[in-house]
Amino acid sequence: MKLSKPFIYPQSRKLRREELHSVYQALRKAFGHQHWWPGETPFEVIVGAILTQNTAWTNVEKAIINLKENGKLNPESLRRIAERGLAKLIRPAGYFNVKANRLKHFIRFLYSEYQGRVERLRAERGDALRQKLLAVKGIGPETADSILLYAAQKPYFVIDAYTKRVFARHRLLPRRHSYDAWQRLFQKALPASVSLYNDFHAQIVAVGKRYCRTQPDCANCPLHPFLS
DNA sequence: GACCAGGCACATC
DNA sequence: GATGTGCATGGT
Repeated sequence: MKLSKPFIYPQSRKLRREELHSVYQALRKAFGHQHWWPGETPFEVIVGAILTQNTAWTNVEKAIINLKENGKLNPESLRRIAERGLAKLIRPAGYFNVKANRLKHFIRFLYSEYQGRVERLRAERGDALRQKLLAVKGIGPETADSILLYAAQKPYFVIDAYTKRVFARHRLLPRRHSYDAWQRLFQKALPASVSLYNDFHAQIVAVGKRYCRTQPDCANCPLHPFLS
């Protein structure tokens, strides 16, 4: 994941992992429940997870609308459509050639392992499904965990650029730590709850977008109380 | 026109 | 294991 320049909050103390649940409560109070993932079906969530790689969601929405309007937002249609034609439809999401190829890889996987049925994928055990997803070209840890959590309702905490940016600034972990190290930390500190992981990640994105940009607005951030 | 946005694979050291 | 690069659109 691409990260902005490091920024350490001046005179901050180190956030303890035991405080993570309180952090969630503070964010939830500030932003309200986020009702993620923004998608109507598990399949739409999966497609969105691939399309949003390093891309603003507003651009992904345009691509999703194109797919819907052309009747392509289902496994069978994506299996049949030519990669070039798919790339044209998802053009607004950026990296359209790469992402068309990744969607095709996922669809082939969905058919070879689950007969094209998302319900069968969702019925898979979490760890087994995660292993299999990571073996699909174009699905890395964040995309796999987004699919596991938001499409398959399995308790895997999603680590993304916002998670590292927000919590590295609070010195929870150095941002250079691996994806797995960050995920272990959250999953050890929090109960394995799908609803908690779901909304906590969405809250992190909310606070990251609003207060934790390259020029952060720490003074007004709901996490400010955790620094003193 | 520069910078940024809910990554990933691949090459190189 | 760490670091660098290509992939691309649309909003600010």
